[in-house]
Order: sequence, then C-alpha cells, then structure tokens
Amino acid sequence: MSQVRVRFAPSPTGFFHIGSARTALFNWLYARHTGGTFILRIEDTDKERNSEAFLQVIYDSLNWLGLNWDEGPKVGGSGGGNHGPYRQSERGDVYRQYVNRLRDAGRAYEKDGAIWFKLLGERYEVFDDHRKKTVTKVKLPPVVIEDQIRGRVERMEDEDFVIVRSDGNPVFHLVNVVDDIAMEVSHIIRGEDHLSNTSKHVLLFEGFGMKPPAFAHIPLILKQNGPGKMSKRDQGALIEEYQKRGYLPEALVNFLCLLGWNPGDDREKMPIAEIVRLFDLPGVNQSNARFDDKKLAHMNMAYLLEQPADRFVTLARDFFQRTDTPAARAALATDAAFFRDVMLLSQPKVKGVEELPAYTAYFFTDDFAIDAKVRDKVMAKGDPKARLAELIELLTTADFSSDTAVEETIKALAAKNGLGFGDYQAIARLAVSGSNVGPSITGMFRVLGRERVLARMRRFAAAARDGQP
RNA sequence: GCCCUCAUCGUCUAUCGGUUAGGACAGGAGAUUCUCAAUCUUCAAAGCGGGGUUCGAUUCCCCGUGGGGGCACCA
Repeated sequence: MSQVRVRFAPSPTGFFHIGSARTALFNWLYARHTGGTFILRIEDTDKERNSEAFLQVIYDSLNWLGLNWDEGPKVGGSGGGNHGPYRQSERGDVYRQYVNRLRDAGRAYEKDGAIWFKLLGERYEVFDDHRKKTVTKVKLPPVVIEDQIRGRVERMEDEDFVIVRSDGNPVFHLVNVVDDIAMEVSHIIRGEDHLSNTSKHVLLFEGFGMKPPAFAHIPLILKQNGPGKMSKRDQGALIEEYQKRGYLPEALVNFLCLLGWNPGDDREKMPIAEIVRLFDLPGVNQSNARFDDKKLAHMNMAYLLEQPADRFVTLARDFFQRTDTPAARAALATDAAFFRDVMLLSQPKVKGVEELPAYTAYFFTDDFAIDAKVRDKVMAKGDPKARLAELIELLTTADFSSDTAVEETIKALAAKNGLGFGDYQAIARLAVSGSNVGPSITGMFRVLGRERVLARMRRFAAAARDGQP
C-alpha cells in the first residue's frame, strides 16, 4: 500500500475558524492513523486578500491545537520536506510549467488574455438565462467522483474554465490540482463546499494524465443560530477566541472530533491517542453538524477538572495576564503561593478559567462589594449578628492550618450552641466574601488566613451594628 | 433558476432489516454537600411526509418536503 499523504491548504485571507480547524484536524488524524504525512500548504495566490499577520494566525492556531505538520513552512518543530516551496506565492514557476504541459497536450488555450482549460467533446452554443449571455457548452459524460465518505457522486461539467487569469495569476482550481500532483497527495480531505469544484479538479488531473487522488468530503459545521454554515463572523467561530478565553486545546480538539465523527460507541471524552487509533474516513458522518457552545463548554470543564495542579495554575496565570482588569492586576500582584492556593481552591468550582478573575476577586482585595440581595436574605434569617460575634471570638485563637481544622472548630461551636454548620456558614461567607457563591468556607479561611478573615468579619460586624453593612 | 448533497430527541450522535430506538449536551425533578458548582439518581424528549420492496422497515428503492453547499478571470 502506498504512503498516505494528506494536506491542509488554508488561505490566509481571514481568521482561522472552527470549520478550518476541523478540516485540518481530520487530515491530521488520518495522517497519524495511517502513519502518513500531513502537509501544510499555504494557498496565498490572492495577493489582495492575504497578509503575513493572517499567516501567523494559521501557524499559531495549528500549534495551539497540537496539529503539527510534517511538511510545509518551517515553524517551530513543524515543517520541512522536499516537495516545497509550500507557499503558492512562491510556486509561480511550477504553475507555468504545468500550464505549458497542458498547452502542449492541446488542453489549454488563450482567450480574452486568460488561459482556459479545454474540455474534450462536441461544442454548441446556448443562451444561459441565469447569466443572461450566450455560452459555449461541451458535451461530455458526467464526471464520476468516488468519495470515501459520500460514495459515488456524479457531476456534469460542460464549460471550459479559466485556469490563468488575464493578469497572469493562476486560479484556485489549477494551483490546487498542480500542487496536489507535485506534492504527491494521496487523499484530499476537505469540506463539502468543495464537492462542486471536484469535478473540475478530476478533469484537470486527467488533463495532466494523472489518476485523481482519493477524495473525502466532510460535512460542514452549521452556525449555532440562524441559517447557513459557520463563517468567520459568527459568534464563537474563531479559534483564537478560545485560545484567548483560556479553553484547553485538547477539549476543543475532542469536541471537534465529535462533530461528524464518533468512535462507534458511547464514548465522548477520549484521549487524542485513542481517537487517532480509531479514526477512519468511512466513519465520518455525511450530514452537517450544528455547532453547540454549551457542549464545548462542558467538555472544557471536564478536562479542566482533571488538570494537574501545576498546569491549572499556569493556565490561570496566563489568563490573568491577558486580562487587563483591576481584579486581574490585583491578583497578579499578590504572592505566587497565595495565587496558587486560591486557584487550586477554585479549580473544582469553575467551568472555565475565564470565570476565575471575577470568581476569586475578593481573595485579592479587601475592597470587595457586598451583594445586597444576598445580604438581605442572610441577615433576615436567624440571628446572624450573634453567630458572627461567636465566630470572631472563636477564630481569634483557632487553628487555621488546614480545612479540617477550621471545619472541626466551627462544628464544635455549632454543636455547643445546638446549631448546625450552616447557621455559621452563610454569615461567615457573606462577611468574608460579600457573596453566597464560592469555594468551601473552610478552604477559604485556610487560604485567606486568620488575620484577613478576622479583619473582614470585624469590619462587617461593625457595619452591621451601625446600620447596613 | 440549474447542479450536487444531506435527513433519528432542541443539539451532537448510536443502530449497518427484527432494539422497551441507546448515550451525551441543554432542560425538569430529587439526593448529597457549608453556599454555588461538581457528582449521583431520575423525568421529559426523536425515526420529515407519501409510496413501494420485504414475513418484517429508522435502516433498502422512488417521489415529495425541508436543510446545506455550489453555479466567478474568489479561495
């Protein structure tokens, strides 16, 4: 069996979005599954719409997702190979050579300053109502595409088409096919939106005297709300957005794998190595999938929960550093060990690292807001002022070294007064954090330490005595 | 308008002619916990319509309908 060679061929004309990422991912998975080669080719022939900044976005996104390429532009550990150059803007000579081959074979001609690919068959003129002009059609049998995912597809191709524009630039169809031939691509895995181009490509392959590679057209990702496929402008479409929001790339990758593919059983959250082992083209779905940010968020949380402490803290710190808010700055200004303790205390409680700055804000400043609704509710129940006074007295001498020590202390106090832990919890939390949500109160005390806890409680008690805290 | 393509809970999907149509996300209820989450239990939720083929169709075929994509000297 010949070597599998697949390629991902983005054009740096916009941002790198979910759909592109999944196409890249499926190519990468197939290469890794078969032990083949994953090629990154940059389709930057359209000079108007390309930029170096966009190119960098592609590299960054692929790297972040962990989709390393074996051949292509050299970036970090990826790239290299002897089928280059891998940027189409540097392959002008190759295209000219191939166009000449077509001319020599009588399959290309010039008209209106452009070069056209010539279809072989009987010609006739017909008025095209849709385009409102007379066009020359060519009679030839339908082009047959044997697609690895969709089976046999037939498409009619009945007009010559431009392969080099009058300004001298080769068009997409030509460069795509030429590069796939020159780079010895064995399988073309791309979005279904290209299916209608494929007949042109098959004809071109044959025009060059080549057998077309295998095709696999994967279903599209539809936007979450409203009609149509997901595009750059849609909410949640951009990979860099997830990167910025502190999503775990392995969670996004896992989620993306499940959009159009599944292992054949009920498993969803799986290590990438297992997905690589099981992935195959015939297992890919044929129908389009709608993007679901809730499921992505859930997947991210599941991965986040199981992160080792060091990685979680690093992830959190990176996110805080990118977040330019007073709360984030205050957090970073504190002692690294304290920051770490706060983050680890919060790890099991948040759905994403993006929640962390707001969720942990009161740890890093004494100047936190008291939630009025929570305050009214807590102050209305039982005798919170008395409970608070008891706590202040007790905690002055209590052991703060561990969660269990704090817990035992408060439980003992509650038992002594014939009350429950809960009778102290709400008021303590309110006084120390201003809220009714947060990590365990015992962990919160341990991390904040006696001085801070007592200071906040005394301040709250004083305010409550004078009126409203 | 023409061409191609797809069709199971709201969403992602399993089923490859015989199942109480399964799982996950989201939603409801309950349990647990010091709050909030998480977790566990549980409920509700689907074969687009019409014809065939077959002893039997979600599954195979045809026709509708609906969704999606494409019809450039864009990629």
